[in-house]
Amino acid sequence: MPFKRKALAKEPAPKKVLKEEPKKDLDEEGEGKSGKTFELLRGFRDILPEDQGRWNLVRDTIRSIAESYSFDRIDLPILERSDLFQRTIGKGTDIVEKEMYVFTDPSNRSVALRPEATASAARAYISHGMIERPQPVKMWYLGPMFRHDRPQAGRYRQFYQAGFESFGVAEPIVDAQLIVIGHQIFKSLGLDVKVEINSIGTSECRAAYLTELVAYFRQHRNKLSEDDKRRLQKNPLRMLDSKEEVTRELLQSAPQILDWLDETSKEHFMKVLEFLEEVEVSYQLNPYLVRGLDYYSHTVFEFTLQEDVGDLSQSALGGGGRYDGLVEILGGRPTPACGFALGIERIVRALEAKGVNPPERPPALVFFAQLGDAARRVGLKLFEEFRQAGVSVAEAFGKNALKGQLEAANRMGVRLTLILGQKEVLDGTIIIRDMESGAQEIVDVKKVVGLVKKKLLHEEGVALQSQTPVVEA
RNA sequence: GUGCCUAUGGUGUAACGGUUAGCACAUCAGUUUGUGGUACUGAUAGCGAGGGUUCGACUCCCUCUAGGCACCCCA
Repeated sequence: MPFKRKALAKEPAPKKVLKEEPKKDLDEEGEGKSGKTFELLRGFRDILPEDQGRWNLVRDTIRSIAESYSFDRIDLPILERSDLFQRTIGKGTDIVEKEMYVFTDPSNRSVALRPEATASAARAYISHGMIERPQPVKMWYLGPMFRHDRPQAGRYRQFYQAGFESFGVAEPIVDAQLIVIGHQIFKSLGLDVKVEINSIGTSECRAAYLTELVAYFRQHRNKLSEDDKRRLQKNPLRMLDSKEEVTRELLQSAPQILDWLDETSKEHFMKVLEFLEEVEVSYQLNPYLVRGLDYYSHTVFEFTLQEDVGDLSQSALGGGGRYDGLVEILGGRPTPACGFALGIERIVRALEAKGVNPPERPPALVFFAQLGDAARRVGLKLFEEFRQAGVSVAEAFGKNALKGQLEAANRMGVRLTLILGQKEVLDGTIIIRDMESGAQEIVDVKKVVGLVKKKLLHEEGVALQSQTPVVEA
């Protein structure tokens, strides 16, 4: 299974290369050409079959809730022009400054693997003239994002986000509905999350506030850590969610952003809160909550894991807010908008910690045991008939002995096993074995599908799989 | 990106500066003929990579790679 590199190394002996060695990059050196296997790129991972149950649960839940709130799915490209993100997320942010996968593509364009999708959604809104559609335009997405950060549990370089974006309406009810949707998703997943909320106002009142905040911290500059000194200069709003003990104490008597909101911002925020109370979504005001992306304004919120499940360090499962200026930044007509994103890995992880482990797929209902090639041929046709009848069939083509096949059937926990040997092929029959009782019945192979279906329905009325294709999330 | 911790078959683990690196689970094959769940037998498979110290390294040191924790930051 693991791809052995040895095999590669044995290929045509490398011709004697002229003196100058090829540049020793990581491919040559770091991973070691004599090494045996290819390792995953750091921060990248496989989502294995055994994890798919949880992933499906999360994906399905998100999709069904999105649909029930009449959000439309949008799929956005993974690669975008890199300036899209520089313009929107903010040049000074870490995401853009040091975490973005930026490179020049073969046509000499600077492109980036998307670190998030809100900018793309806004771009799509503009480039497809969605402003001409009935507003709000509500869209959701789910897909991989890329940030070159140092990996940690619940933090990967390729990670999945689901997001909800609502464009075109400035009403506070939009903010509230988005929060409700996020809250609903966690609720139906059985996760206890806390909604933290704050308002960072418009860029104007925020600017005024920041002047004040910076002035305040300047007085205590000597007490600040190096990190915080840097923050104070680079992104003073970030002082609010500093983890430094000293800073947090200083914050107690620091100016509060809520006091600096203009009347409209204040009113907007109050209304959002009122709506939340109306639908009984409990929230927690957090005057220190800010967001890491530059485009936010007014309402900002975050969903954090309530319960202490194990030692889950990454407790923020999602977050978002209003970004009224974003569309304009990208050259569109001024358009209010609001949205949020969820970190799928973190949600899946929280479910895992809670012991939620749904099966990746429903187990097969019947097992097909075959003896000999003639039987295999017949079997291959039977599979299709069973599939059309909505009966899932498993087999173990790797095994020839009946014993081994029954063993496999048993392990899979099927209810019925069909046995087809030389004799049956000649007679046009097939054996149906009930795995529980061991009772066997020889039946006409032409009628087997109908009989099996009847048996399955009869015994406890097993739900046959629906034939509607499962839509990928 | 910074600091710290870790790295043994597919998985979980044991041991030792020097014999064939042990165990469990899993996998595969058998325990006479075309019939499962238990039991028994056997097989496959490992010291993350590279360098150094040493007579000798899986074991000590360094580098790299990967994982984890905290920070930066963020979902």
